[in-house]
Amino acid sequence: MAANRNARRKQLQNLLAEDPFLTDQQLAELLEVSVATIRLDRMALSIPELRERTKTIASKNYSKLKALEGTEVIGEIIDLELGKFAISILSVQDDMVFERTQILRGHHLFAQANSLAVALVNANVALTAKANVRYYIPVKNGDRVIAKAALVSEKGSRSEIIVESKVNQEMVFRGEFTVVALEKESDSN
Amino acid sequence: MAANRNARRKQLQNLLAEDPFLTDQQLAELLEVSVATIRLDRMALSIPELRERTKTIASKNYSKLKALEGTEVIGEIIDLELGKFAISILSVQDDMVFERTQILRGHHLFAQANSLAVALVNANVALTAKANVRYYIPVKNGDRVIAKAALVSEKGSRSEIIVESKVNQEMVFRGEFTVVALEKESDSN
DNA sequence: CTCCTATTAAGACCAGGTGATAACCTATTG
DNA sequence: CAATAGGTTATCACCTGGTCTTAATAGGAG
Repeated sequence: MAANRNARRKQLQNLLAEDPFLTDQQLAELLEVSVATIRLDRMALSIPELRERTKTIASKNYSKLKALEGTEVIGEIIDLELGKFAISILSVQDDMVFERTQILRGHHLFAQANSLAVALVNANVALTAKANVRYYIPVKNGDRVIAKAALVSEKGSRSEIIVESKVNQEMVFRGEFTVVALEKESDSN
Repeated sequence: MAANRNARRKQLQNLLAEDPFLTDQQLAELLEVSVATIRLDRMALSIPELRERTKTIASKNYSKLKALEGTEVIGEIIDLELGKFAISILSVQDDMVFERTQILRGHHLFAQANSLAVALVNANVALTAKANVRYYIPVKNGDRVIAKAALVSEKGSRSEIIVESKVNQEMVFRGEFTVVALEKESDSN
């Protein structure tokens, strides 16, 4: 009897993990119990109501997406002198790592370095043309990666930039980027 | 008079662009008009109600975050033979491009290629050690990028993989990746 | 002064809940 | 067998943040 109930509650959790946008009504139908029971179960499991769940997902992801993909630079720029050097910090979050190993996926280090290199170039529009990168030490969940980019040469519209990324003073990543300026810094309307 | 109204509506749009989680009540206070007016304005601008906005953000980002950052592979794998080759498709979305130029940020191509290379390796845990990449043609918003990865050599735990990415049969990106297997495919618990 | 536009207010309704109370099975236990 | 307890369900009042409709009001422009 109580076994029934516990099984149902597990199912409820699974259902909501798959699709957090189910109403009590829908859950009641899926689990073949009354809405009242679903409410009690939610209370017991301290699962908030649909609107709260929706709101949480929305606001959590809103800021995350804005911070992660919506901006021009991955990581937070803490120092920048156009055409000379730039520094950014990236805090490694849960969703950037391999689930099994909690090791940062390589492309995030690349993204941080690449976007920093592009930001460094003194041009309105700059694109990456070439990159050689090397990963030295795996970066783990929770680490703070400090990337330093330096312009090493500039021939016409092509800039060579070296980015070194460190965690606790140890170099974890190094990249050489060739960035091409498409539009020189002239009219920045 | 109508100028007043249009100015207010612009403001309303700006407010919601900054914070889409404002209720009509809050908007009314901020703009110093009645709630009724806010409703009319929303109707005129066809801005949905708070809950709809929240829902949209939540579900859009839910799938997006899951698809973009939460998975092991960036892009959708459409063919894979472990240790031989792999193919994936990436559809370029609004949030992956530079706003000014609508050109895909370089790290997305890298991410697609890198994660495909890692997926290709016949090991439980594999990490990127080195990558040399080249960007040939800018990829634009709406493009579908097809990446083909092929294993070219394998010495001990180090695999060399070449990834070529094309849009409309034209090569836009090419990368050589060295991937290191940390844990051989033996016990896949 | 009158007309017109913009604004506001008022009332009924809706979804998706919360919270409390009471009724109802069913299964065991004295 | 009846009493009791555990789990389930029904019912009712209430809440937020809206919807839609209708009506009243304010403030110029002609």
